[in-house]
Amino acid sequence: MRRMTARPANAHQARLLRLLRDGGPNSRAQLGDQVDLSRSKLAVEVDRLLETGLVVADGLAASRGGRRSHNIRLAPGLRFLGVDIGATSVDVAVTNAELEVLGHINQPLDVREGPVAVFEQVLAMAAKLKASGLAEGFDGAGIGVPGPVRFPEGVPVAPPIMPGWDGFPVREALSQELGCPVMVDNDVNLMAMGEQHAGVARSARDFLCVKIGTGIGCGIVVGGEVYRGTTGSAGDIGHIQVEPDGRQCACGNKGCLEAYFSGAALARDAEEAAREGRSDELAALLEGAGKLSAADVAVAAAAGDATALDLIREGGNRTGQVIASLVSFFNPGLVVIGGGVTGLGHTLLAALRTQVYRQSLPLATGNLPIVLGELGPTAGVIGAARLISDHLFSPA
Amino acid sequence: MRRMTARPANAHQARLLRLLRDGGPNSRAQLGDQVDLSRSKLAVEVDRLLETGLVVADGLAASRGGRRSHNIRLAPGLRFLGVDIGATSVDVAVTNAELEVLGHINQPLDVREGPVAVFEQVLAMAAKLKASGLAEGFDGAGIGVPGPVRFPEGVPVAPPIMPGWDGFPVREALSQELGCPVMVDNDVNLMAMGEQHAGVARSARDFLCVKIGTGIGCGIVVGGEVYRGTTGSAGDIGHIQVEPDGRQCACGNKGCLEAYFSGAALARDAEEAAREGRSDELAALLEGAGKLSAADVAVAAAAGDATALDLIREGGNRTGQVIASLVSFFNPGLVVIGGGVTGLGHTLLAALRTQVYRQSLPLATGNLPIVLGELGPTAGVIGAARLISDHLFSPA
DNA sequence: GACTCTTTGTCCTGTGACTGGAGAAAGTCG
DNA sequence: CGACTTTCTCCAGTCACAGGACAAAGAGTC
Repeated sequence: MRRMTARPANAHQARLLRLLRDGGPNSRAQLGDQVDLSRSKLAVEVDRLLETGLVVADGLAASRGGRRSHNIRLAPGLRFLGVDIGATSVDVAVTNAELEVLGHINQPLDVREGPVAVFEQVLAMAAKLKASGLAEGFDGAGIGVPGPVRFPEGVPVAPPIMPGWDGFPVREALSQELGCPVMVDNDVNLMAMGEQHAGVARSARDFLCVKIGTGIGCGIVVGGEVYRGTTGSAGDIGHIQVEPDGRQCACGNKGCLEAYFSGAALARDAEEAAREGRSDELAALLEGAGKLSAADVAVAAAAGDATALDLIREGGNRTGQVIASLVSFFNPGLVVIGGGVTGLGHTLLAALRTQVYRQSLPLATGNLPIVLGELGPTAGVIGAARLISDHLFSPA
Repeated sequence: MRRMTARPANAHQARLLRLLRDGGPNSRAQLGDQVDLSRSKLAVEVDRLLETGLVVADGLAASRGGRRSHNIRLAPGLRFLGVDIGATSVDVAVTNAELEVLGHINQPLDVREGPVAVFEQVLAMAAKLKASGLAEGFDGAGIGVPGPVRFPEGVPVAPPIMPGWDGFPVREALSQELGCPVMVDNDVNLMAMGEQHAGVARSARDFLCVKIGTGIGCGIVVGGEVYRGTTGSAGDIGHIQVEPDGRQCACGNKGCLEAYFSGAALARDAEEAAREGRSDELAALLEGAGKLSAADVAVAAAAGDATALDLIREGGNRTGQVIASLVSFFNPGLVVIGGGVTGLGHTLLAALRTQVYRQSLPLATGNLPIVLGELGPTAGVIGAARLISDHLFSPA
């Protein structure tokens, strides 16, 4: 199949494509209700879109008491590739034009091996998805990386946990390899976009999306648009200082939030507690696996282990203090918690909420939901697909 | 003179009005270079604006080698009223349509006396400016208040330092009294708009404006637009906790930034130091006046008083920690420091910079200027005039 | 089955927005 | 005084768009 070549010729067409993406198949009449255009003008633009092949008219809908309508939908063969590169694993998924996940693979990975090795793996995963018959090719790809990105160029800049990636032209290189348009963004921003598109943040305009995985980051959405900051490092809250002259952090500073709470810090603290004999539960888990992860702490906590619960509560308190500051500053309408440690579930959430509701002003917290993301690991890949579709579904 | 009755009929006219406001008088040809319109269309819109009386053509500019151009400018009789209500004083100014301050009055005030008493005073000040011949009437007024505002309605909500104002319909009441359109906003947001219009932030798109006066607040500008948050309390950083279980704050919580550094806290600490005999300089000032203010600390510091310098440094360090967090989170392109305590000058700035540059990631601080505002007390009133002119110079 | 009513989609014409060229007006410069 | 520039105006042609008329295709009613 020939890949998507055309782009919307004007803002009307872009609008229509996004409506079809977000609302599924629609008749011309239904589309007309959602855009501020006359039926005639709308028909013209729909016809032009049909000519380009971006949308198709297939079949007739059931009558609602009158003439049956044509189903207008995005071309069913369109495929987007969503890639979410984490510090220790990578998610690759294929979606259709409506951003529904058709296939999804997760594999372990060490991002420090550098872009060449990582992309080899990612391309192999993409090829696997293609081979399974889910896609004959990709019309676009969105890539998430765990660090700041100069967004317009799609190039990571000074990423602390992936030093070999600094300045690597991710967008250009992958665009060449995949033979389709590519957009690159911070993984946290993609999670925010994913939850906004298909998750808990569907109706939110100004919200924060805190991702606690190997590190901690925060996606910022202002007026429905991701805010990336002047140099692309906005939301980098992992290195906010929570303890003057505190624990040494990998970034070189002392007392960073990430040094106290994150997947990595939690695993380290749990191992220490196990070795020091403060928790039989954790010691048993350590015995079995040789090392511990945040998931092990979740298991121990679920079994009622007091030490594990304490670790979670303490980390949640620290993180909650930072979030409380951000809530005072940013006054969001919603805070979404996501990332690997969401397995810690209600214990974590309770600690976060306590801190935020206690420390921020009532006006800012009065009607502020703090909730877990509902998409889990698919948030990132859906966000990635959304990123590239937003790009492709806008006037050239 | 009849007041401004017309409003721009479309986006083109609004654009032209703002160009004339920000760039001063212009010929049709110069305007044509700045908007994406043909000369013919431009001429039509300019003619329509001339008909409404919003702009006038007065005189011919010097020739630049050809036919002399007509000077198109905003109607010279247009007058905006800018009001900046602080906790302990109020600024009222008149500007022309280009937002140049024609007259400016400052008076002490206690905002806790409530809206009725305050507006009586403000209206008297406005009348005084009118009586001095600067204005025959006002075409619009912008009002800044020291607390959160539900922006669309122009109503303060749950303002901690001015409880009597909660829910008072400021916009409606003043619009009635003044007989012109009124817009209301937080005083910190107005300062940010002022510095953006005519001060250090002229070319900044994403920046923070930290105002340290009786309290501490922060104006947030995203993409050139003020961000107000979900309930209008964005930027309320005075009650971020900087010390767990720390000093009691007026808001009811403990350890808030404002409890450690602000005009009020600084005055209190200085008085304490004077009474405890830790500073002869401050003791002498206290002797003379019976009480101390932030300005007294500035005087003592300028005279080399070690205790005063320490107070400033310590407060600057605390505030710098918070700003460092915000810089990591928001990644601004500029941080402006303003408000009453800017008299503390370089000592304060040095403390702030040290903290921010040490604690935030290099990517976020690499090219980040942290500077004092250059407009001083006029920032607020210029911002207020800008607020209402933005409103009036937009399509109805 | 004839009739009316509803819904959907197409066609056509009139209007207003806009562009770009021609040219007039008003100046400078050699 | 002519050549050239810059500014501004006028005009005709093009394009976007709205809205009405109408055709197509169905449901419901008697």
